[in-house]
Amino acid sequence: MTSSLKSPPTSSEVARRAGVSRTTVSFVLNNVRDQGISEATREKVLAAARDIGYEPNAAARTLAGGATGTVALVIPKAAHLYVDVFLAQLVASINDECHRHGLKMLIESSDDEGREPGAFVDLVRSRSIDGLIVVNPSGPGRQYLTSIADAGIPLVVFGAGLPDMGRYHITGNDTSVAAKMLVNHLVGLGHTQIAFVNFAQPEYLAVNERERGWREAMADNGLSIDPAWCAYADISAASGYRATQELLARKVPFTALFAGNDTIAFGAIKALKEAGLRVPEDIALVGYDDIPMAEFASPPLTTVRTDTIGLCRDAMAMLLALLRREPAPKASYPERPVALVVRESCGAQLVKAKK
Amino acid sequence: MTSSLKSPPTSSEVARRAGVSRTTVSFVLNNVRDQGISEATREKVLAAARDIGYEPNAAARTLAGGATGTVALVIPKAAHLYVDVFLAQLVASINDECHRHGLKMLIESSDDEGREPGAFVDLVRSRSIDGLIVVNPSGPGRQYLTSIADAGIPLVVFGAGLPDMGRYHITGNDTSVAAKMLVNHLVGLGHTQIAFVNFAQPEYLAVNERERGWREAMADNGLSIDPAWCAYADISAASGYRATQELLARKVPFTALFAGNDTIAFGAIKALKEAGLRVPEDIALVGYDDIPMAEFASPPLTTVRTDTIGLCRDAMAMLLALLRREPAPKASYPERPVALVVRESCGAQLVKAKK
DNA sequence: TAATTTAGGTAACGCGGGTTAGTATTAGGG
DNA sequence: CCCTAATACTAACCCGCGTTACCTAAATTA
Repeated sequence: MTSSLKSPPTSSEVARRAGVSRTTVSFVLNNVRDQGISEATREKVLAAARDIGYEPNAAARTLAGGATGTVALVIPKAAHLYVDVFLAQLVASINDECHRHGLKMLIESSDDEGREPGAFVDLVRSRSIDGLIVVNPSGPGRQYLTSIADAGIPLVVFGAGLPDMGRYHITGNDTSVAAKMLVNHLVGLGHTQIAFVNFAQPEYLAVNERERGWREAMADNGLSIDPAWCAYADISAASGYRATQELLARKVPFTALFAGNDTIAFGAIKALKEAGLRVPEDIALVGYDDIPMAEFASPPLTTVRTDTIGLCRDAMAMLLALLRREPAPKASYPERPVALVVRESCGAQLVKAKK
Repeated sequence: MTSSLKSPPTSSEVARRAGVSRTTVSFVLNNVRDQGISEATREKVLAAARDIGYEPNAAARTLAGGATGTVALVIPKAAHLYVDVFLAQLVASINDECHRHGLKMLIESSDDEGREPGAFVDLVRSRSIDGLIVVNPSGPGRQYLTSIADAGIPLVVFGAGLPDMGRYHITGNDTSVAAKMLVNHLVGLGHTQIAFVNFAQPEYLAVNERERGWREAMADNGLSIDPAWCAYADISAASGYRATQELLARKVPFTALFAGNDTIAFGAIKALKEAGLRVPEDIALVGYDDIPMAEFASPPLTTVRTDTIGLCRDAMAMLLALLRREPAPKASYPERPVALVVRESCGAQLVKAKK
């Protein structure tokens, strides 16, 4: 190809080389049928375009009434990317999905400090994107979703159980289900005093789901909960460390700990060990997410694995349907299978050995 | 604001409401001076724009000769995001930097399977972006950089020591320096047999830098290297686990292990423990990157911390200069300070205790 | 007073490509 | 042989905005 990146060729140049009009070029390249383009002309145009390495100008194409071919992925904070492995998996998967479908992907954040929370709305207002996926919108950024959804802009909300869920197209698992699995597993191993470290402050809605699972599972098993068994961290290991120390400082005994996510579990392990407690002999521990490192904790973490890629595919399928203006299941909540991954931190091996 | 997201207002509407021409609106909103716009008119226009919530159409603005206000961040593979914490930190930092400077950021990958490697070049050819930052281009995607740089497209390469470095604007630290720090630290603790698990196959150039640091530091200390001390992993913990097992299987004794990055170190710990070796008593271990979890390994990792945010700021500053067509230091290699973080995995405490 | 500046503003073009409403040219039907 | 109907293509408009060239009226200067 003779294409110069400096000043890319235009469709007029293709037309000139092919000896046809620009209109014809457009028809050929966009595969518009019923315009009676002869096979010979078609070939000529394609050859000319190939020869000079023609690539349509994105802005022009967008302006002419087309779409941008771009979607935005809105995450709470960019910094969460390296502390929340689940989020990183999600971003990577959505990115792959976008590319698979020929879409460009912008990254935006809904609640980064020093940035007005509704910054991502400007992407819609400036028509920079065709649609968006918003991940766990919990902070002030949430309020902007309504207007976007009402305007009919393709919008898929990932994960969080919002109070006004009915308004949005939602993808994600009900994490309370998986939380129950974990608690039931611990109860099955004989535990009755199960503490919980949540992965964010209670005002975050996604958080409540997991906590609800814990509470309900305890109740289902006829176990009561001591309020002192619940502590709040953020998603980081450091916060999990602090929260666990806090839990221990309360001197209310417990024999098992449900960490809100695997990263927190790493912090919990450190806090427990420092307190002279062995995992799992003295305290059984379970995490959530099955991040790649979970297997490499000491001891390896018992946790729960979500089909992240599947969920992302669901989200993308929904978004694509909306982009095509096809009917998409409103407020659908396709449940993806969740697998309990039993490793050593819960002490299942110990219990088995005893028997 | 009365703005409808459905069909956003245009500058014509602002003009009509303000009772002026569209030209005047453009002048006011773009702050064009020397066009003799009276303060009164100015206010009228601004008020009208505010009232109807006007936001310029991005495509139109781009087409009219402006820029896209978008840059691409090109990483090797999207999936690396959740396995390479350093990369995640980088993506988050660059994203923040972009937003701070009012730029949108696209994520692309240069070497994802099932995607032709030069896909990111199309972003340039379709004029979808104003410039790009390419992270550690090592695979086949690398060959496309030349044409982009030659065309004068703002391009900053992050990190990798490329063979044709002189052609690009580069940001990053020479990781061989930090690698030497780590090796020297181990030697200082009395080790002479230091093995190394690299974080990618040797054909990846960025890798060689770290390995070179190891080799040179050993030589500097008058120590020879047994070829059996070097194994290759990829960036994941699982691969570090396998590579360490491989190392052990060779039965060539070593007393210390330099893991190419912290994630690998987690895998190494597991492999060593399973082999009945204690860390650091039997094998001293060091990592690289100081990821947030490094502190929560068992034992906590001795590692090296790079000023990632600083590096990202450098990269962004370079890119901004290029975007503004200002002179930027070609092939500059601003060194950011690197800090040795001593924790328990290297056994420094043990050595001290003995004394 | 005529000639020039300056303030204040606008008409009109172009960016590149999608698309509608045509125009020639040939083929088929009566 | 004339008239319709495809066939194969194109002129021209539009998307929304930046920008250049031009215009008018008032203020200043010669």
